[in-house]
Amino acid sequence: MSAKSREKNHNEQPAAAEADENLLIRQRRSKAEQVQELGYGLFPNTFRPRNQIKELLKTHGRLDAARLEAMEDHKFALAGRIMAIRSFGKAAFLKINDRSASLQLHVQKEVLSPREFSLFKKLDVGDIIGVSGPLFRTRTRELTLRCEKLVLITKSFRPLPEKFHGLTDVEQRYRQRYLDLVMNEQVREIFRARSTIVNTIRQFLIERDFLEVETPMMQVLPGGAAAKPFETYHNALGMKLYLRVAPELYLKRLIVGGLERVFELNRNFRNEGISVQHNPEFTMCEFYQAYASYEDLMSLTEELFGICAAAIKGALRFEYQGREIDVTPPWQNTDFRSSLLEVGRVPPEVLFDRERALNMSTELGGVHRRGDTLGKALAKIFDVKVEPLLWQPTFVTGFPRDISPLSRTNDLDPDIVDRFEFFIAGREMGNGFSELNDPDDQRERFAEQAAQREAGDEEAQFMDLDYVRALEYGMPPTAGEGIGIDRLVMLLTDQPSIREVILFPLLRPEQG
RNA sequence: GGGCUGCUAGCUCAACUGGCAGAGCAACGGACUCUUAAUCCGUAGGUUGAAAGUUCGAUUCUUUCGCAGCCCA
Repeated sequence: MSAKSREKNHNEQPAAAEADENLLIRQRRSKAEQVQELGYGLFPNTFRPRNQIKELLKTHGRLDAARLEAMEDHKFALAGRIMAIRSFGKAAFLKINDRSASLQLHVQKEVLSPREFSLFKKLDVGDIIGVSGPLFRTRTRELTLRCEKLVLITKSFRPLPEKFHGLTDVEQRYRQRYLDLVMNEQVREIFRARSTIVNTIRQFLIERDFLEVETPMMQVLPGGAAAKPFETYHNALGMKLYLRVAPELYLKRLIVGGLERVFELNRNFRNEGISVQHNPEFTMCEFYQAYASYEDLMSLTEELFGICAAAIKGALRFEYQGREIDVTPPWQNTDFRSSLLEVGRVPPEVLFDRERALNMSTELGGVHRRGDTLGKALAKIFDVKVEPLLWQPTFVTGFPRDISPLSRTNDLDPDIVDRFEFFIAGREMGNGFSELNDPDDQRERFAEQAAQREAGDEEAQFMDLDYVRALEYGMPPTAGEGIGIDRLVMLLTDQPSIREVILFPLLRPEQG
């Protein structure tokens, strides 16, 4: 089967499901035929807009009626989707959207050729058209383009949602994101902001001499984070592969290789539940800097978040879900254990007593196996009792060694590592640490992880002997960090759910 | 995984305690050359998410299932 016919088959599925098409679609198809009878194509690819609406608003948005009239011979050519038609028989006002903004058009019988006016009469809201003509101001002073030429560029067979309420059904918005984007300017704005944030971060790192790299998303050994991986299969090689849960171990191999400063900004995949904070595929920015410590990255993080906030909000203080956030440095800074005591009000005797900690964690809903460590229990307690209360930007340091198998052991306290996580609006936004570069220590940590995996912990990490071998060649002291991009976008666009900042969040297939 | 809520026309929503399934917008026909959710007159549009049950009768009650949202885990 050729690619074309496969594609066709695929397209036929939804069409077949509605063999007797509804009235609105039949009407549009019949109008389309009438357009063709006038000699127009339905999908010509010849019109080239010379202007963008936003640019016209910028250059002409402040000119008064008289100034515009004096510029009658300045003609503009726009393309866009018809969002509204207010018709008066021999004249009409339309609203069209292009990617930049929306503009009102004025269509008049006496201005267009008879054939073009007949075409206009057969247009529907949702059709994409090309127009050209001068700008003028209506009696209500609205900047409007007088249509001297009009062409249909793309026929729309399906009716758009209602103009006033638009599309609000959450399920349909996610399933048919294209419609959501057509109808909801705020949604378009979120994804523009997302792009700005990603670009800002990329530029920030490149300015600091980080090299952008791409490492495998399909891995033989998934590593770099405590998470259940997705499995897949390579037919020709006959082997199981995993989608990565993190790029970490590959990026540090590049530090061994002498690249010294690297970053990767792309997707990770974790086989876990879905919530307002979790999507199975999500975007991380991980970066690694040789000759730096986790403390250096804490300052870098404050700076980066400030720049992102300025880029989107124009300020370091802004509201998230009705409460103020202030990302002005220096951020609050606390220690893992003291945050449990002071923020989480956890009784002190729990902190060093594995049994008590496991009991408390279980009471809070944690699910534990017999071999689980004190650190693991405390981490669960932290998630429930502390994390939701960390509203203002807060660094937490002093994490237990046994839940940080890739972090450098602290020089003074062997039970903790040189690591921080940071939290804003009650959510973990990122995680960084001084990297463990002692290969023997790393081998030991992997062995502990492997033992936990043996004991049934599906999130424990695999032994990665090549990674240990890389460390044996020598990795300079390095600090690394991962920032959850989706959550950062949520924060800066004031969105309560991660699905609002992911174009196509994962959903079960629609059926029935 | 558990709890709660929702699913009715293309979209946004009604329909009391079980009694003929409705409105607005969109659409179609007509009038209308400065509208802003244009206005006016008229018309059409439904497998009430799916299946089963109770009932003379189910959008409404019950069960199972599907999808989604929120909360908890």
